[in-house]
Amino acid sequence: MLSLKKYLTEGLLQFTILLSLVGVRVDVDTYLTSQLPPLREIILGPSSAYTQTQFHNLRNTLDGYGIHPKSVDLDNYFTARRLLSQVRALDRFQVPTTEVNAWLVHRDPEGSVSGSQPSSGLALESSSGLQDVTGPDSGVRESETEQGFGDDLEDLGAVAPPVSGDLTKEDIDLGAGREVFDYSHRQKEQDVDKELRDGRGEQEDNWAGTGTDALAQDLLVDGETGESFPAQFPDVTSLPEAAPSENESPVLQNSLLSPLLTGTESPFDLEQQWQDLMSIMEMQAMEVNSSASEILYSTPPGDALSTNYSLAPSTPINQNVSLHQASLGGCGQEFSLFSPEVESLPAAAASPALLPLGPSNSTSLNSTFSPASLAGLFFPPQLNGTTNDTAGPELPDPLGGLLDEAMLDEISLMDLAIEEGFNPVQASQLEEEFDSDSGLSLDSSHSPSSLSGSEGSSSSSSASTSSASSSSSASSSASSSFSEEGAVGYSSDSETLDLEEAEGAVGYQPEYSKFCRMSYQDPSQLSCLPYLEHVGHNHTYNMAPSALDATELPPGGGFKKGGKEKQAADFLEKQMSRDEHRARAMKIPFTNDKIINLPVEEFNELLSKHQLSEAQLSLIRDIRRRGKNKMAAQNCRKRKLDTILNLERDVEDLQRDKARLLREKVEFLRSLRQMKQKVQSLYQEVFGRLRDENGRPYSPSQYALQYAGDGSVLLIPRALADQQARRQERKPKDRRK
DNA sequence: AAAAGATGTCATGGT
DNA sequence: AGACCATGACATCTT
Repeated sequence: MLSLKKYLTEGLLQFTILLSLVGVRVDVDTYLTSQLPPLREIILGPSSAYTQTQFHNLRNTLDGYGIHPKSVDLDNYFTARRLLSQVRALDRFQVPTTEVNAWLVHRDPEGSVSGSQPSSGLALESSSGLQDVTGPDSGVRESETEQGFGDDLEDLGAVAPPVSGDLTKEDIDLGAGREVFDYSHRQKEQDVDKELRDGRGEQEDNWAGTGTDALAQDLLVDGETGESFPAQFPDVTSLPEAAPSENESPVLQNSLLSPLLTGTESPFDLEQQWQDLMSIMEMQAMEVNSSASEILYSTPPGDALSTNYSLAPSTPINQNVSLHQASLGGCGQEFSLFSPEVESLPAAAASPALLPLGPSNSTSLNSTFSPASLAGLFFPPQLNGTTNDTAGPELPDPLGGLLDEAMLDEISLMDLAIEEGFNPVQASQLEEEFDSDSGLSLDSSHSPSSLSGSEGSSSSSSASTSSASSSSSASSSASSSFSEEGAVGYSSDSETLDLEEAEGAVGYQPEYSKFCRMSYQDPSQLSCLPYLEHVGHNHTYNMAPSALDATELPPGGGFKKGGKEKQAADFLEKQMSRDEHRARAMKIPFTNDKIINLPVEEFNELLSKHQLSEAQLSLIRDIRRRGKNKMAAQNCRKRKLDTILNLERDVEDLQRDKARLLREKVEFLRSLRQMKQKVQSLYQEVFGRLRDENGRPYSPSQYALQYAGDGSVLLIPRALADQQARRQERKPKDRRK
């Protein structure tokens, strides 16, 4: 078991690496404080690939790639959390449609503003399209799981490679050892190694002395069938974008001191880059995804707001007309016209977290609209009657919170472009398209986020690195090879993990050769299959069949070895490890496999059964030590590789999440802005229709509308309104501190 | 022939 | 204490 210390240190290290790689500044905290595992697990360790105990459970998996028990629904969950919080932030800005209408209804013809009773209200029923939002964010994972997996898991090991014909001409007989070597000393052993290295052929000639006969027979036997050829595993390689400011009536804009104008202006500057960014994202989505959202939310040509403004002023402004009617005529139209846009908000809510809002949006919009927030909307901080340009401090603003400038700095367009693998050329093309058509597809499940989350990422990865393009196939290959082999340390079930891995496989491409190499030599599995022992799958520590026969079987009759047999023998010779050569040279009477893999008791028992010289015992112990260490080293390397790959995958996941969250954020900001504009237009319209006792309009520089706590809308002096607005502004800031 | 990657080995430290 | 494992560093082999 690993100590807590190890968990912490290693986990922290991994975590640090992840953070530094991803550069995620904001979201990680959320993740960590959530009850979901990924990063926390990296920190705490239990499921980390680094955990040794777990490592042992991965034999049959993609060699542990499935270790990270990443919840399939993690994305959804995070999305839900994010969206939820963002929506809560949005609440403050939702349009108090009902209340505004109420005011309209009860406006006193004499000009005194007294309306206080809620009206039937338009609310947002007209935007029933909100409820049309469908398509929960389910496509992401599915598309990921599509990546083909799990083929040919059984292939490996069954294929005997073509025997290479590079056999030496020499008649090499590897004797069981003449008394050339004194193994009592390790130094001597090393000498042997050198000799072996320098030229097995030549040295082996020397050995041929005593062991020739036995060996010759062995060679015959094995050579006949050819089965004994070490089987090599086949090499697998073999702002204002939608802002209708220009569409707005300048008169209205200038004459009315709408707080919205002032409040929206500066954040939108910042938003500009978000918009650009957003355009890019959505363009990508549009291209790849002929999503239903396009159909659902296809906007009528022309800007909704402009339409609105063209209609609203045209409505006869009659002092005596019922403002309710007016609102029905004007605002009602507005909303029906708006609906495509209004949908944008709930459309974004299509992601799971927001779904609940969908069906009840008309009520929720009203209910969540707090008087305070409205006050914040309606009462600009500045007193001067000039226009937006002089905009003072922003509204207490969700934009302030959402659109953290540092965040913007951090996330450059380039960054995202790279992450998304987005094609600048396509982007520019699509950008025009996007600009001309304001159709919004804010349904995040259809949106680029989900796309980029699956297909997008793979394509991007394939383009940028070599890691992802064939990640699935690579993984499957890797998994097959590993499930076949499995070093001693890796023992467990894990087809399930395989599947999970397949899902999560974003983009790493284990190198086949690496894995195959690592796998084909592993003796531990084969040692469990006695019948395979002599098939000689080149498990290093098994004695070659010839050697086995030489040592364990009494020399049989006098077979004559032919050339082929000799060649086979030579081939086998070359497949033998150094320790096998040593063992044979020392006439060790059992296989290296046994030496290495036998449990201690059995091993000692085995030793006691034989009369062994000190040199032999020493060699055997060394063989056991080296053999075990060799496997340990293999495991260690695998583990290391797994860790790296897992980290790589985690980084990619985080990058994807980050990009997706950014897109969602942009979408929210956009819809937020639209809502603000609508509120503003309503404000202006309402205010513009107000008349005092003399039938003159109120001066926007002197009066403002205030949304009272009881649902009524009051006309109050602007100074007072500003005062209250300032108070509202301070509160949240103080709270932060 | 050199370089890079893969694998083996040793030393060391931990369980 | 001994067996075993993990791993860094180096050696050796392979490509």
